[in-house]
Amino acid sequence: MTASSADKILDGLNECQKHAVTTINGSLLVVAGPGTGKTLTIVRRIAYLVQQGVSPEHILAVTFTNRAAREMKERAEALLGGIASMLFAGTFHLLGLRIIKDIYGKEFSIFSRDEQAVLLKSLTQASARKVQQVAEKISRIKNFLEDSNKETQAIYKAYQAALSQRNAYDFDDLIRIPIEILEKNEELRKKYQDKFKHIIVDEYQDINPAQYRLLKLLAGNTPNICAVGDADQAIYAFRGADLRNFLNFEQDFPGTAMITLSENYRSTGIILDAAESVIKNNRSRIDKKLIPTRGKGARITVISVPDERAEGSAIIREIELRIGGTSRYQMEHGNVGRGGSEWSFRFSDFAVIFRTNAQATALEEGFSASGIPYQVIGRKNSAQAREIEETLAYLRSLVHDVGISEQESVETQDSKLLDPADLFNPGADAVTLMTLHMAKGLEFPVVFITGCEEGLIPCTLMKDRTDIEEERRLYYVGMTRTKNELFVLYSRRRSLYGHRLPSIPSTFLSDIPETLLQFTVVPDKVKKQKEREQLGLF
DNA sequence: ACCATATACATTTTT
DNA sequence: TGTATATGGT
Repeated sequence: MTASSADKILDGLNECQKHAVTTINGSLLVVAGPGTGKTLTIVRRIAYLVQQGVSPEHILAVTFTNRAAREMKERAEALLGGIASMLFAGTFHLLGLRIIKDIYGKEFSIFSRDEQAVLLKSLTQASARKVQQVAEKISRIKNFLEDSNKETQAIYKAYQAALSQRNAYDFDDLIRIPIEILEKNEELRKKYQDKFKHIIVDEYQDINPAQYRLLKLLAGNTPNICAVGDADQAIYAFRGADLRNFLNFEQDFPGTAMITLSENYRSTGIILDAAESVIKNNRSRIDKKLIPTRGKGARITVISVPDERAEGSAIIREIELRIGGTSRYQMEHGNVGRGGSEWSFRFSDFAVIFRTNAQATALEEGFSASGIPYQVIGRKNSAQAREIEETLAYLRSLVHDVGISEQESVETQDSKLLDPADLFNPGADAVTLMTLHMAKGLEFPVVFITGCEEGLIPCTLMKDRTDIEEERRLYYVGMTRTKNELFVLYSRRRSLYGHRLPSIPSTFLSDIPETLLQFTVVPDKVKKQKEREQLGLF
């Protein structure tokens, strides 16, 4: 390759990004805060490896979500063309699937969460609730999060036998089986270590013990491994993700180089300052500061509303102010919309984020009454779930009627690894409603974080299990989704399980300096009462 | 087998 | 407050 193509690969990158792209030997930890061009850096790194003569089939790029994997793959293809298909870019589970198929050379089906539950139900005759608990237990055992006890051992065995009888694996097996094989078989272990000469792991802070073990097996003793992530965005501890793997990476892989991507290309300075003022209270983190590149921006608006319905109305009012041609808002604020130069907002520029799914209902009521298009993502038993089933059924039918290629058929089976969040359609012109968890990895010009009250953020609904640092990270993730305008809302009263609770603003709000905030109060409705009084006079 | 009533319970969920 | 499971009566 010529020098000019190397230039092209590094084109438009900042110094740290360039460094992260070109440090290809040994172990490397890239600390990539929100909006720092993480995916860009990963994709350019892949291109750089290829340009340096590494064959794409020796490159392993793993992520956690299909969404992230898809983006990585698409962008790698755009950069490298057809040869990009030779590298592995996909989720941990797809990687495991490929390894199992590669070694066993057999077809098998993957049981979804629902199929798993049905199977367990048939084995135990237990209630749906109990079945869920058992499924969770088995999952935790398979992910090395806990050991099996006498009680679970029996059902575990029966379940595994039933799976095997149906020529099936569950999601966790896709990681567990390769670990088992590679731990036992040195020859195969060597084979994969030789194959994956360069490993890139995205979102390393979210890695769980099983994934870590698999990775260690593939990496071998002298790995070229690049872990990319951000300790401040670790929000899956409850699923077994172990942040310590990230924090200890340098000791874990001796000789590690560490690069921090600091320049933030997403958010305004005020938003970054505010987010920093919240997250700096955490102890389990690598200290870092995000450098804004987009100017100071507007203050964060704190809106106090009387109840959760008013939360929706306040949001809808703000959206309506910004949608619909030459608005009063435009005259007052100038062109601060998307891109900055041209005034325009689409519904898809707005995100409404909450801690618990239960909060969606009240918000949805407001939205459906307003006529504003919206999509709620990530929720189970929704139209989206049905859509998945329909899509899967359609894909399966393709396999049997139509003669499609082996590659496609693999993709089809792999589509079992889809989940509702993957159906999030960024192209749809609709306001997106979702939990803080679902918001990770996304960005929006205007963000509303609702329910910023003690009890909800940080969420203490299950008192004994509150991880305040993780809650803080969640809030941090929420805030840093914002490009331009952030609204945080809290309700002075909230109905929770039928009880009306008086609410006080989240401590996370008081961590933000007041100079970064502006306050709006939506008063209690006194109108109706006045009307009643007037009627009473007559 | 069935319906009615009582009771327990409630976060987040990458695949 | 709503949902899902457990209980109880016919």
